[in-house]
Amino acid sequence: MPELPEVEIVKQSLKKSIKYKKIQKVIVYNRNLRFKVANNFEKILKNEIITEVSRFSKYIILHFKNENYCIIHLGMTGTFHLIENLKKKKNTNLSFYQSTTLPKKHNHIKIIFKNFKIIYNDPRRFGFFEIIDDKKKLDSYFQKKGPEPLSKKFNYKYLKNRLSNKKKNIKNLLLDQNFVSGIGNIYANEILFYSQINPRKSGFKIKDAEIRDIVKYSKLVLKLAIKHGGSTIRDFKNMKGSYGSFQKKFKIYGREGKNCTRNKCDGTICKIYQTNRSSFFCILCQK
DNA sequence: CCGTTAACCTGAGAGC
DNA sequence: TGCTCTCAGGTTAACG
Repeated sequence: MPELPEVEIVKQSLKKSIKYKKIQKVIVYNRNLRFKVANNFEKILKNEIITEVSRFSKYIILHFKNENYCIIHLGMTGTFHLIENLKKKKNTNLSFYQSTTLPKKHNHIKIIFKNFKIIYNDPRRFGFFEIIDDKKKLDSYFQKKGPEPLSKKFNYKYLKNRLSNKKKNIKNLLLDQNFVSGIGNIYANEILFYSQINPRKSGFKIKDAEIRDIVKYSKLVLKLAIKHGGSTIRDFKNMKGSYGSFQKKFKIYGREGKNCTRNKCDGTICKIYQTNRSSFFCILCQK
């Protein structure tokens, strides 16, 4: 589910509701997420004040007053739900999947504040919560990752340098979080469509003008997706609301067999698999 | 160093 | 109605 734009949307709504708030109590119903939730997780968070909610790549970071940090990853299916204690206005949702009711299954963590609580739901349990106990460890955690596509570090010079010796195809390079951090399968496909590059093309074969396009369109597509509230793919028929709408703007993802959406292009969109991930591209205009 | 594969999980949807 | 199969927005350990 969540690539950089979706995580950014979740971060924004989390921030709005929990920044400067004090955690009263934490309940962990299931510790078996991607990494086991620490046994002292509840104890560490209890009575802590959240001083900031930030994001790097697909990670959300809660900052606490005592200089502890909590790194959160949503995996494929992690969502947060805000439940207010008010009688009139309950079940307000702050998740990426908009819902009017809380799912019954797979609620793993509950964080209780004075007038509301947030619940972490994750059917596949690929997400995780990890406590980091000082700033240096936090920094080194992210230093190993590639630059954020929206940051200034992700520029022509960086890409030119890194691509020159890469035999690997550009699609898998964009998905490699140590190469660039935050792009997932949907946006990798979209970025390559905008840049008119075949996903099978080797890194070292990418031309200078194409490198500039990848930089340009990575930023453009991700920003546009954030503007539209991210993408909601699965159609939750029983749930109301429509937080993410960028799926309506997809140019290439999930459009196999259809005509190319590029102006004046007569190509057909085809689907292939690269390292078990689906790739979509136009056979005519992506060279 | 490189690239590939399987593994971690559940649920939706297709096909029979 | 139900079985079996494939696929899904992500990451990473293990292998050759």
